Amino acid sequence: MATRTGRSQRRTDALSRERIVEAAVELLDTSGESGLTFRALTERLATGPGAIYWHVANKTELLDAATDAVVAAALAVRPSESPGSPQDEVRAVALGLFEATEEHPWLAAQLATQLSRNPSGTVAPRIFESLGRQVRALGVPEGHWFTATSALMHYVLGAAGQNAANTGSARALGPGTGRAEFLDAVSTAWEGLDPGDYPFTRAVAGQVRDHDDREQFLAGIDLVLTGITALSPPREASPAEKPSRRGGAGRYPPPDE
Amino acid sequence: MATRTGRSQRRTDALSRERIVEAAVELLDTSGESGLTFRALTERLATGPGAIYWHVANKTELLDAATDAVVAAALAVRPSESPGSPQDEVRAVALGLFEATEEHPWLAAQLATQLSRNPSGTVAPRIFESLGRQVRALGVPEGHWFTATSALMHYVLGAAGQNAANTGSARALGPGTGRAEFLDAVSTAWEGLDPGDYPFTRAVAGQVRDHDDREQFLAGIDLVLTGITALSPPREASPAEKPSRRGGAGRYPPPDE
DNA sequence: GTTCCATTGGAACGGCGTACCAGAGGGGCC
DNA sequence: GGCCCCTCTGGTACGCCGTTCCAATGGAAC
Repeated sequence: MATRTGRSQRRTDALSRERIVEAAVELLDTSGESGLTFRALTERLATGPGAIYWHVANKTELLDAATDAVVAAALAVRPSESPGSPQDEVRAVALGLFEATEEHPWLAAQLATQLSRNPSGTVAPRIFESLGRQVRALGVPEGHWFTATSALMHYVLGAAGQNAANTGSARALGPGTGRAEFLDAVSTAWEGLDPGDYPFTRAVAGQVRDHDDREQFLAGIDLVLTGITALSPPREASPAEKPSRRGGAGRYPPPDE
Repeated sequence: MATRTGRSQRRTDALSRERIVEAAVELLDTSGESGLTFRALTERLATGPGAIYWHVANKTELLDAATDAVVAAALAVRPSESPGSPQDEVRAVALGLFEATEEHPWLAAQLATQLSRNPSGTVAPRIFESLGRQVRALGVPEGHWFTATSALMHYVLGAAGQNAANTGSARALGPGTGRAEFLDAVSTAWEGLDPGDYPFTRAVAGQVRDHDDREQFLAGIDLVLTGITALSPPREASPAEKPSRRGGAGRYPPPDE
């Protein structure tokens, strides 16, 4: 592998797997998933396909590397010393992924695809480990570690995916006010559903219009955390504080744009 | 199947959008996501691309239609008269989707992609409605309906996606015993992770080897249900039974292959 | 100075989704 | 019954994609 840390070769700006992945992420961010082509990549890097294929096996590996890089960055932002409760730590990790899918709308679908292609890759254990440590810190019995952490991870991935969906669609409507317009459109669409087939969905259509994504995401996290902490004490009420909505998370005020 | 219609000009077996979608689902099931091409479709239906494009706008719409058809079928299997508790109903709906992603390994990634492309399509409200009715039946205050149902849906989608991942990879190893071998491979891979970076993941590697997918999925559902039912009674213990693991769900024995 | 080889970039290939089109059939009108 | 028109068909062609192959480059080793 090109671990050769040599200096400038032919090009002054050495081509490296790292630079290629970085360019791929930028391309994905600006042009969407279909915007990442080897031709666009060769143009941006001012090179040819052969040079890229020297560092990367194929497009699948390139997508996996881009996904892994973004996830790793999202999980690495943990502030070095923030001795919050395990619940707060879970919220921080989850919010990191949540925000990553907001910044990179292609991430959610890519995560699903990558997990289904190669579940033993690096990205799943990375997330699993970050969440699992906090589950352990919550005092969950060891026999439930796997189940509890999996449930948490599944919720986070599902919710992040949904949010990426909304964010992407809102962006399509235009920046700035796009999000409000998008929620209004969804709300209106739901209100227009068949009353016989979709009574419940119609009933909550109004709640869609003015909910806050982060708050809703964190509320879901707290639902799962409530279920997980209920696993801890076989008897006697839990001494650990029960998760309260937005508890101690003043660090993440909703972006009141 | 492609009835060998000699060189008949006008076909007797009418081509319809329904037949095309059906063929697309079969193609996806047998050959995976990359197996669905218009060329393969024209061959299987013994026709040309133009005929298909007359009924379907493009490949994206075809994929959406296939996804929608499969999800609709999965949600339609509700036994007409099964007056179980709301918890049991939630489990039944969730298991329907879970099993659909097992039978159609391409479904999970496709759901994520479709939701991110067009969140106001038919598939999201369909799932949302099925789950939401049970949330309402649980006695959740109306102000929490949207949050609770969303959390449930996100967990189900995330977990189903993960399971499809595992199922797909297990199938690649071969039918029958493939699943046990796959779990063993993942478990071994996790045990081989860096002890400094992945202490938790290594610690639960053993639990991976012999867990049951459905049981784990239902346990996660129950975690979320516990959190949701905790929303119901501002005071006084819930009169409804608290969700117990596998409570009353003897209908779904683990497939002890 | 010569050799070597890791690296580069361009040309070419097969397959994909899709646009386009010449016609075939059958139902509605006379 | 004859005609026409409009729905529907299946073939051909195009442009872009991922990928392969290969001649050429130029610093490093001797």
